[in-house]
Amino acid sequence: MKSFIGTFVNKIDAKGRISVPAPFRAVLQAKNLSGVACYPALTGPCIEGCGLDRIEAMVETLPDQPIPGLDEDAIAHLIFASARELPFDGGGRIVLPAEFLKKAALSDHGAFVGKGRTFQIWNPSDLEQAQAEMFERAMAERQAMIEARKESG
Amino acid sequence: MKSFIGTFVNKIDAKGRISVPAPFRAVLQAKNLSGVACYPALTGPCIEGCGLDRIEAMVETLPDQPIPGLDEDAIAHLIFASARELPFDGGGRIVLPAEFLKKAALSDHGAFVGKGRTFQIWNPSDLEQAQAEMFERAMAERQAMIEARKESG
DNA sequence: TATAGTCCCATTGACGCCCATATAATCCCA
DNA sequence: TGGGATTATATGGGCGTCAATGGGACTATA
Repeated sequence: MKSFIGTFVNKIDAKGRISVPAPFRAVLQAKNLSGVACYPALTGPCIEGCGLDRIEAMVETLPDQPIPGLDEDAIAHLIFASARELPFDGGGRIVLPAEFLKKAALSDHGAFVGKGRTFQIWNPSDLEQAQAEMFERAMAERQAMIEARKESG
Repeated sequence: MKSFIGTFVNKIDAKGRISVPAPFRAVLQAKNLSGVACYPALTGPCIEGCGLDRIEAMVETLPDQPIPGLDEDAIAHLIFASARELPFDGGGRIVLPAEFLKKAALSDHGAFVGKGRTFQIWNPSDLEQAQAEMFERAMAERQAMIEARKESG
């Protein structure tokens, strides 16, 4: 199973269109999908994307009671509500709806970031900053681990 | 199987008509349905909708003879009693009956919210508020999950 | 005849589809 | 190995179609 790997920065044109990186398209084409499903990430100022199959799989996991739930899975419902199916145009682009542009503070460029089974779309400068912070945190954790080992060992 | 995904806000005109979003119509057309089945949601101030096929599936699950005192049965009958079949007009619109307008506090605009196998129709501002609450709940759940993992791990 | 419901047609504005170009990557053959 | 040819990708722009919406005509019912 191919997965979403790497970071690619592409341009957003006046119509809100952006090319999905060819390697990402290849992942989706392998599943016979001709578009992506996107939704605002719950964890940061970015858009999360995946194949529509992944969303359908989420639907399957919901109880099939004809009697209206009990909204037991708030996250799933939030995702359904805020997700959009974005089909490719002839050139492999998608159109980012206004809500998404706003949510991720996207204007002229968007960075596609592979996350394995999913990917994210970031404002390139926000991404850089977020990654710097992640690096700091990782280094701090590593340092803490070394200290802990020193004590116990 | 396609499912109802995304949120779309459309206008309600003086005749109580509202366009069903094209993506939702596509889901129904795939089942050869030319209308929707709607009923007041039991869980909130909104209208719930689905294909007529789903209502028929509900009928199948009901026992021939209502079992006195069984909640499920009472709920199902409530839904049947208040459900309406709303056919599309030539432009893909439905007419919202007065009871539904009242139940969901609908006036000038209605928000169609995809829920996977079903969808809901909300007053847009009520929806925003309900989603904010749902978001809070989702974040709390998520936090609880993280804590639990920390302990066990 | 009034009122409500249904059907049909018109408008407009957005979106999908298509084609065109440029840059980059790959391949092929000398 | 180098140069040219071919393909693929990323991007720009135009045009036609369809979706969303407004409004009028027709029918049925009381």
